[in-house]
Amino acid sequence: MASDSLPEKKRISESTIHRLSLYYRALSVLEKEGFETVSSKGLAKREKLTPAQVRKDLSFFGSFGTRGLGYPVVELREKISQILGIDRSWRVALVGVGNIGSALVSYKEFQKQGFKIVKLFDNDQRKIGSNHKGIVVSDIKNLANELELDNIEMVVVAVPATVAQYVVDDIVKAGIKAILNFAPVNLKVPDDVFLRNENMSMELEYLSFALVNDHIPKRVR
Amino acid sequence: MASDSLPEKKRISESTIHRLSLYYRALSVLEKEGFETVSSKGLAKREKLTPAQVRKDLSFFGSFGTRGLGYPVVELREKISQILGIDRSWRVALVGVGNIGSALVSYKEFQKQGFKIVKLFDNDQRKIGSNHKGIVVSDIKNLANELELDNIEMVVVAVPATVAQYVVDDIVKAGIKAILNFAPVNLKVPDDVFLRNENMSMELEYLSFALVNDHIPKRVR
DNA sequence: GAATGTGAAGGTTTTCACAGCA
DNA sequence: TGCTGTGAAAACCTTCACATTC
Repeated sequence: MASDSLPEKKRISESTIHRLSLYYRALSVLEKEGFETVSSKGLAKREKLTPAQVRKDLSFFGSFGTRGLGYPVVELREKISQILGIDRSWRVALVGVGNIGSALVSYKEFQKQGFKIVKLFDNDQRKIGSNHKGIVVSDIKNLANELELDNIEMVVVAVPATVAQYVVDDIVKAGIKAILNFAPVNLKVPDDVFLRNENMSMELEYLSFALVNDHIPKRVR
Repeated sequence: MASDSLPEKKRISESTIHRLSLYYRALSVLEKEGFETVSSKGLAKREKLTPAQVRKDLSFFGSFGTRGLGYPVVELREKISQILGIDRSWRVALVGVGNIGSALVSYKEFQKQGFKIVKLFDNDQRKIGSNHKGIVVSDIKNLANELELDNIEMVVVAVPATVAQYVVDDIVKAGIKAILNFAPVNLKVPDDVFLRNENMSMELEYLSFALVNDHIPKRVR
């Protein structure tokens, strides 16, 4: 069995995955509005994309539509939720119950999509033991241990930039493979850990750039 | 003067702008650490990019380096801040003092970069008149009027998805040309208004996808 | 007739590789 | 020698256009 003859795993671009999120959201609305089918044109319009883009994105994962008719709304939403892995719930821990952290605990959108924050950590003695939305804040000292004991699958990091790397090192030690980082710093993780960054200043900076340069982007996304 | 002979405005890609934000951040750190110069290689390493990428990005805006030596840290940081338009401060209003909204009011990173939140709006009578970090919450009824009177230049929208379009319509009426939207909905604005979306679930969904599919992205950004 | 699924074409972005300069 | 700046090549992503199917 020559290893170079194995079917290569399909590489999907980041943009395609992000657009799947948009399709999922649009389909949820369409479902509520009572539509049974939607065309690539209809979907595209809702998210300011092109019909060809929608069809191409979906085609990477299968054939979900009917020629002449379009896509079945409920079925396609379910299919995308499977692809994205949000047809289940995820056990999420949040480290850093400050400004951003406490906002995220109550963020409805996470819960709706199955991301259940079930564990909170902080290093502030005044916060440890306190109750946020029914979850008692644990001491960050026991981070690695408790993440493992509680079968946490993803961790959201919302601590100051100065300590984020230490926190992430602990998280990695606990065997966690998916981390969402809100600290404005580039963190190092091993190759087998998925790390994504949420940089809220970035989009304001983009706006600032656009205003100053009266910018029209090369490609509209 | 034939209009098609005018020098065409350089089109810069979204990714390049986002990377400028990263360079800016890295340079601020380097400056604090006392470095006087940095090579494209050094910068690249800090943000997990390639040296060629760094050089190409910067080359769109000029020649800031010295062959054999690298880039002067302070100068380059200043230059990038000019390009991004963050070498000044921006008057920002925030609509929706809920979960996310109140976190953003205290978000240090915005202030550091010159984005000054100077006005707050909400529709909740219990919140109107209350004080958040020294700013009194105004009634959303007077949104368009007050945005103009207060010379607001950018608006951050952190209201529920169901009302976001109405709010944005008002903001557009006030002549605002830059909007950052946190509501998980696709908003319609005229062509001359810059709208950016911050979708915090998207990155968790990306992580979920990555875990389920053991995903290696086509291109690492 | 209407709309999908998809190779191929067309653009855009990244990477390469090297001339040129300190 | 070391590192930038940049055309050219390579990789990647989007759009086109049409055969195919309902």
